[in-house]
Amino acid sequence: MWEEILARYLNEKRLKKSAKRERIIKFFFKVDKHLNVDELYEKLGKKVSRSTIYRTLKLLTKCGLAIEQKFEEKNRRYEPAHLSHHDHFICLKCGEIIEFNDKKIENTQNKIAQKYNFKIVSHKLEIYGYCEKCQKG
Amino acid sequence: MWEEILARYLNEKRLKKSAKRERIIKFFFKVDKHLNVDELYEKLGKKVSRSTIYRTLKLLTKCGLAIEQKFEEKNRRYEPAHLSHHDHFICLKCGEIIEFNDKKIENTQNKIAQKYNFKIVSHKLEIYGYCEKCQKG
DNA sequence: AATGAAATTGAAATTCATTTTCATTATTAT
DNA sequence: ATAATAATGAAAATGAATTTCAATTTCATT
Ligand SMILES: [Mn+2]
Ligand SMILES: [Mn+2]
Ligand SMILES: [Zn+2]
Ligand SMILES: [Zn+2]
Repeated sequence: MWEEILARYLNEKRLKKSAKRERIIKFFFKVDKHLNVDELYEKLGKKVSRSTIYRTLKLLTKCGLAIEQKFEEKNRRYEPAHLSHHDHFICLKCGEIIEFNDKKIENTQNKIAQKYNFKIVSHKLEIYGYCEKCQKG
Repeated sequence: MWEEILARYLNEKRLKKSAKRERIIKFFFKVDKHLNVDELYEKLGKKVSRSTIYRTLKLLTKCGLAIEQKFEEKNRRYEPAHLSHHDHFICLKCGEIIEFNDKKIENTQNKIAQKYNFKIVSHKLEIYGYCEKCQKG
């Protein structure tokens, strides 16, 4: 539960609660997508400054509740980290991001790593192309 | 051969030859690694401005001779495109970049894409961790 | 070789996302 | 209520990449 993790983190770091921050975070978890700062800014009715959004997302990342994604765009996206590991399809037309997780790929990665004596810490697989809708349209 | 491709491109676009550009490009292909603008600037003895290096790498990318890579760093890297498709191991300690290509991974990607009715255009697999040397050190 | 149109260059200016600063406001422990 | 400290937003700063522009170079045509 993100509420507890957040509460613990704030307490630990002697940070204070604030309405703005809560609004951002609640919304972020409700929407539960890959969002960038501007999208949050717009969807929150421009009631919270970008600075605060940036700061809040950094904070969530630090306490492990969000993951920074850098797809092939100018700006970052963030996604809630409550989901298990997965990789992404990214539609080049509509920008939709589809998540998937495949055991075989993960296993194969581990095998190759072994072959190269490479110790894996993390990985990132992004597949760019066209989603079902956009192939038709 | 990159020389011909480049020559054809310059001719086609009515661009002129220049010593600076040639120096950059020759060096780029000689080194044959994943370089960023600053590394090129330094290794070329600061004899060519960063602007020109940026422009030259853009040009190479446009004519298909270089590939822009955006690993998890602040700045871009470029690599010669004469190699066939491959993915990367990236060492978190020494920064070494190891290339690999695995049929099984590529096949599996295609299968998953089919399952999601996703039409693949390109993909990017980056595996972060520690290279053989850095595990020991 | 000389000319001139067009491309190239480097330095400085600009852009754009993100971070930082700082003065003001809000929160919290006492 | 007070004091200490965190949170906030606006503006400034940062940094990579791009663009601008005046000066230089290239090259086709004389
Ligand atoms: Mn995701
Ligand atoms: Mn490579
Ligand atoms: Zn789409
Ligand atoms: Zn290493």
